[in-house]
Amino acid sequence: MRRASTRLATASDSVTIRDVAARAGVSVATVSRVFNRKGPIRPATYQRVLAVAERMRYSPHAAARSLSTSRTNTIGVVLPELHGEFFSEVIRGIDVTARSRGYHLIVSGSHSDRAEMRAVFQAVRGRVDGLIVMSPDLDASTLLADLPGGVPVVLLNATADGRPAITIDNAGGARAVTRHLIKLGHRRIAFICGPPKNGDAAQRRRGYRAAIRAAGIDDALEFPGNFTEESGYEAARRIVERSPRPTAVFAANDAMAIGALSAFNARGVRVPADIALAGFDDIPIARFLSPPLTTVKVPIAELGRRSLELVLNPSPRKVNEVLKTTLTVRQSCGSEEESR
Amino acid sequence: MRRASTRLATASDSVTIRDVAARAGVSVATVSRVFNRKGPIRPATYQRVLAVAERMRYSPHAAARSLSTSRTNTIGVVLPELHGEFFSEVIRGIDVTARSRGYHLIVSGSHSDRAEMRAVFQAVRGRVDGLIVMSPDLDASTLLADLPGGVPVVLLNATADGRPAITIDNAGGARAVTRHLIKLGHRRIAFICGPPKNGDAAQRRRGYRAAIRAAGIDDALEFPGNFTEESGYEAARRIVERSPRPTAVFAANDAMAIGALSAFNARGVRVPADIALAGFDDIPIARFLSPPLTTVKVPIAELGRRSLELVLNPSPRKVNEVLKTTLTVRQSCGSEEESR
DNA sequence: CCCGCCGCTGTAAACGGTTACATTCGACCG
DNA sequence: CGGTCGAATGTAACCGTTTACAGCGGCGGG
Repeated sequence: MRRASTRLATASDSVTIRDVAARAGVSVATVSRVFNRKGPIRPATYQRVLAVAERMRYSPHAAARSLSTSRTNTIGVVLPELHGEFFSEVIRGIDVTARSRGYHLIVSGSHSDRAEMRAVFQAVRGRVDGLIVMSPDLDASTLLADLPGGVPVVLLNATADGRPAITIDNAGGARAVTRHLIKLGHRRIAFICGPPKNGDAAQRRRGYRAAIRAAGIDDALEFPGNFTEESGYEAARRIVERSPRPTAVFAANDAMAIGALSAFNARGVRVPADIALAGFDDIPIARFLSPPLTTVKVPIAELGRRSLELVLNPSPRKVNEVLKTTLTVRQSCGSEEESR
Repeated sequence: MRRASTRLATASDSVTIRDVAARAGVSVATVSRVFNRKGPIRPATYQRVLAVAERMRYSPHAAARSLSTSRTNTIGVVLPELHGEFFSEVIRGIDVTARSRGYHLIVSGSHSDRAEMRAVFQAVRGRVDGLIVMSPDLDASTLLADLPGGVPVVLLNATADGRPAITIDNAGGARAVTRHLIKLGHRRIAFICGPPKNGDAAQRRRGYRAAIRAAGIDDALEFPGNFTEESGYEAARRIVERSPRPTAVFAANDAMAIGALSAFNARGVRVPADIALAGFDDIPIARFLSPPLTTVKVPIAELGRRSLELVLNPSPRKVNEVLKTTLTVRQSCGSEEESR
């Protein structure tokens, strides 16, 4: 169809398994077996085929292979967006394990609305062997209906009925930070929220509230935010104006903490001398901020690694794995003596 | 092979174009035409096929389609690594345009050595329609030999013989920053280098040196670095110890500038009061640092966008497109009066 | 000496689409 | 009213693999 019926090497045309077989004086089956290390092959034949293939610069056609084996050796990663260090780290975690397992990664971000997600799920058949889906903003179970059956799916930071999922201990981490601030003597602790419909954000707020209440502090000081630096900046602006001014701020993620830090500095409010600041995620640059940011370490790369492993061999056992978070104390909250 | 010869819908088995055709009472050709909007189809038929396909939850098998059309609607992105905001932004730029063009993205990072690259290039046949390669550390022309012919390739931040490439004006940007520092009165301007074999890094150093020399300053103060925050931190540590101490520091990228800023703060060296600091890239958080970082804006997302477009319709015309960089002055270098 | 078996290799049928070419069927025109 | 033409659809070859099954020597055992 695309090639003249007389099989003359059309120079630029790509070389197929048939070309290699002909040149090596064997059948296509033998060449296939050599490349897949299947079945018994006489060493001499093996070497010859390999040599010929090398010389002809043959490499197997992935799509043809997929069609025949119904395996693609690639897995799909769909994220709500690709912006920021958090997602960058997630992808990296998945990527390194994928490579070590011989898998490829097809990523796609910016899936805020349902229609987009649907389009993506339509395109998976014959393209990926499994899916890692991170969609904290949406009700996870509603979108599951859209994807074709038989595709293993692992949810990241979201749960849904029977689907395997990997989540992080958001509430526990948030409680730990808040308790840390309380232990330092703070009573007026502001919280910068994440996006309203974001599951992670909601759990972190839950942890914050629980710790606040357990300490007998009645009013939670919550400020809206949406996980971006800008929103953190804006929230901090409003926090400093508030009177009595909060003595500590806990941002629901590091990006917002960075924004807040920027706002504080711009207004001459010193951290931690004038106000304590904490974040969540422990993205790589957190320790390079000035002052280094006290935050909650979530094993981001590990998150990626585990999800890849789970999607490759879906275990019928534990369907929900929750990763521990750990409080990482640096200098942005000061120490006990210097807090009031 | 995988399915009993009697075509009985095995429930969980995926539905093929043949199943849809049978159910709709048409031939596979018609179904195919409906899905591809090819050829004349009677409206009634069109609707019926679509309805049946919808009801049966049919979606075309990507691999089969690729095999037949020899197009995958996927393009590959290979990066040296995935760490940090810079790469994150590049991917994002490519991703958004890819989606709008109906293309998928298969990414892979961590390709420092040649063998890894080779393995990747082996795997492209039948998997992608084109390749966007960013490999500043390696001699680009040497690795081109490895990939199969016929695959369009666009190089990012690297050039090689006849290959189309998109690069940024590194030298120009570096010259602009350095001149800016000189104009502010600085004479002892330190430069934190990038990785030794990195092309971008080399060009930035060239720009720095040119500006220094043009101003009649004879000795360039260069400190090693490798584009990581850590290396910037380390370099800054050595810079403050040097006497006479430099009055300004130009880091070859923002990540190192962040590291340097951290080191300065840890030692009580104030920026910009005690020392001026500038970076390169203008990654998103640069403006949220304290103080906001003066840097060189490179249109990262644009870089991704253009490369995607170029790989989709390779123009035989201009093979090397160089993107302008612009000096972005913030507060990390102070203003004229307060510098000495 | 014959037979069965085993190690190696070849033949050909899938996999699930696309599309060149053939076919059918009205409508329309001379 | 027969022929032509175009629109709508069907048939089947083909894309490049994998793999079940068949074939074919040679060898050892009975």
